[in-house]
Amino acid sequence: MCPSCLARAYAYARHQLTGDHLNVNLQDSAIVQQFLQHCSLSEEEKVLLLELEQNPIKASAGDIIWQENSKVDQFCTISQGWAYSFRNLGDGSRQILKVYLPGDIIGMRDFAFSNRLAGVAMIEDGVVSPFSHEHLLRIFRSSTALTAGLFAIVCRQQAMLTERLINLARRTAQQRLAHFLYEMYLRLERIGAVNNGRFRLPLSQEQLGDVLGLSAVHVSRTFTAFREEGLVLRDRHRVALLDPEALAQLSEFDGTYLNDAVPALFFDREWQSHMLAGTPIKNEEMVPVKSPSAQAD
Amino acid sequence: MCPSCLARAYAYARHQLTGDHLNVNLQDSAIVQQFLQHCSLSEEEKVLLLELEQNPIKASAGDIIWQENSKVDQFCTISQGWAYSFRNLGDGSRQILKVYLPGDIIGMRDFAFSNRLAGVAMIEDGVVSPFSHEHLLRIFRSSTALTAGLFAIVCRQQAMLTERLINLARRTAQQRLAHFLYEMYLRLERIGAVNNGRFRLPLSQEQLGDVLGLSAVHVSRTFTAFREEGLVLRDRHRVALLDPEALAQLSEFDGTYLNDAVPALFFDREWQSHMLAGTPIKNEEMVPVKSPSAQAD
DNA sequence: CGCAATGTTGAACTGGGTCAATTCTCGTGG
DNA sequence: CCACGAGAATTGACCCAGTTCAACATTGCG
Repeated sequence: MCPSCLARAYAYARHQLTGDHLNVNLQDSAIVQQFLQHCSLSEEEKVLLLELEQNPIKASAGDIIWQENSKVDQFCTISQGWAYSFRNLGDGSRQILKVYLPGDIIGMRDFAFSNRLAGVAMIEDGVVSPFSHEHLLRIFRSSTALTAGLFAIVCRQQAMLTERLINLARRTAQQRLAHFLYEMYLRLERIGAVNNGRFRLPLSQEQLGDVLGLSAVHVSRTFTAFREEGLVLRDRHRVALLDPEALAQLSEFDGTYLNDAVPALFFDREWQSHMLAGTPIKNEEMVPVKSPSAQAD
Repeated sequence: MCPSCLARAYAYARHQLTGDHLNVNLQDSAIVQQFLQHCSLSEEEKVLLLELEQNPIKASAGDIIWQENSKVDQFCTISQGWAYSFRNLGDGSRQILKVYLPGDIIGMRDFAFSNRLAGVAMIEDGVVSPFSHEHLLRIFRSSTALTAGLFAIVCRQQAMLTERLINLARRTAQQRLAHFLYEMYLRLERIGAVNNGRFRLPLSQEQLGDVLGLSAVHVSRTFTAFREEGLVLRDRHRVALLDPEALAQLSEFDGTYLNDAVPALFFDREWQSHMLAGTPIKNEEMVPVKSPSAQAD
């Protein structure tokens, strides 16, 4: 059983035992896992993170975790199930901004605001753990490593958003769907939820349309096209990517934004204490590149 | 002369005097201004911020500040001129991700990566000040207020990106252009660069197309339509919004993401020291809202 | 002055949307 | 166990916003 499967099994078990707190193996929370992808953590830091998940609660498919424009009082992590954030538009349509999987932190974008910019809803039954603004600030004060880790996570989210933006702005329906499927494939693979290119995708075609900026009708047509081209099979909520690399290529997928590691330097503790000692900081000089012909090509 | 004009005048003057360092009035840097929108700063914190701008260098229109995929070694602030970040796509087209104005910090998204996700280029002549990764980490360690401020700025960027995403995914050409113009109008107003609805917009129509996900041809047509409807006049690089509110309404502009203040609580120093004293943190319970009919409407 | 970049206008094309009819799926209750 | 009904997916016909291509006008700069 791989570590990520273990983590998920553990998360489930922990949910069962109500009232368990921090006397647990600190390795196994989905959040801790997420941070460990970025940096190493002291026990103390793990405790700080685990405290984020002290109040797990169940939520059912379709539940609204919070509404657009509601007051920002807390954030949450998701330890089971899928969720998404969305905005309702004037013409009655809806844009899904991001799909959340277990281990993700939800709502950090709202940190800087007093009202929510987007609602969040459960796609299927699951477990979320709310935590407060104050908790986040406490992390800022307690640990530079965690702060940098949080910062990195937000940056990464921004990168994903950027990628999605380019998709919606510039690419065809086939490319958009291919990109989305491939991204899900990679994200799910990391948490051990892919088997030979096959995985569960609990989104309706209408929801997919809302993710991709397409009509549900055209999502259907695009799946049909993929089936006829032998790229993707789909049955209800299960999909099989027959040729993941072809999808990646079709959609010009650049995995950097998911995989590229944070430069180790920034989490090297020795280096940090060196810095703390007050060694002066020297910026290297930056020389702008003159573009060949006055204007960028 | 308004404070923001003063700040710009100052920035220019400072650029002239090479070699001046921190023995200056700490109020006047564009960055400090930006932070002051979010929180109050101690003198010490202002110094930390001003150090970001120790190495101003000139850059000319069309200069590439850094290329896509180049190594991430530093970030920079922009104190004069406009810039944009962009991605080149496989089909030869290009997406402009964000337009930067004086006072903005450029490239923070790349914090979590070893290679750049996007290039940055100058739209017109200006001044940028590179600073290093290490400097950012030093800020994390030195000041919770600045850290939270940086975090807030990144969150805000994410909010702008989200807004842009919705625009590109869901709205018509007129809405996209109206939204962009109105956003620029607000951002420029804050730095004192708008006069009675009129401002300079140094982007070519091709660049506008790259921002808006439209062809340059259609940008031209859309401007024509706005002129005929008496909404916007444009002459070369100057535009006049004849009825800004009509544009805001047309594009369903929600200014929250630009204006909404960070809840004061998070920058209240007394409260912070209270927290430092170790008062226990209690999460309020969160109750998911059951949607009316099993599924979200 | 002349050339290159930028902007404008028209004509024809097309990807994806909309609407509507039909089928499929599955949960429910008789 | 089956019949029913509601939501989800499919398919076809038609439409339109925005693209592409091409010709032309304007601007500005060396």
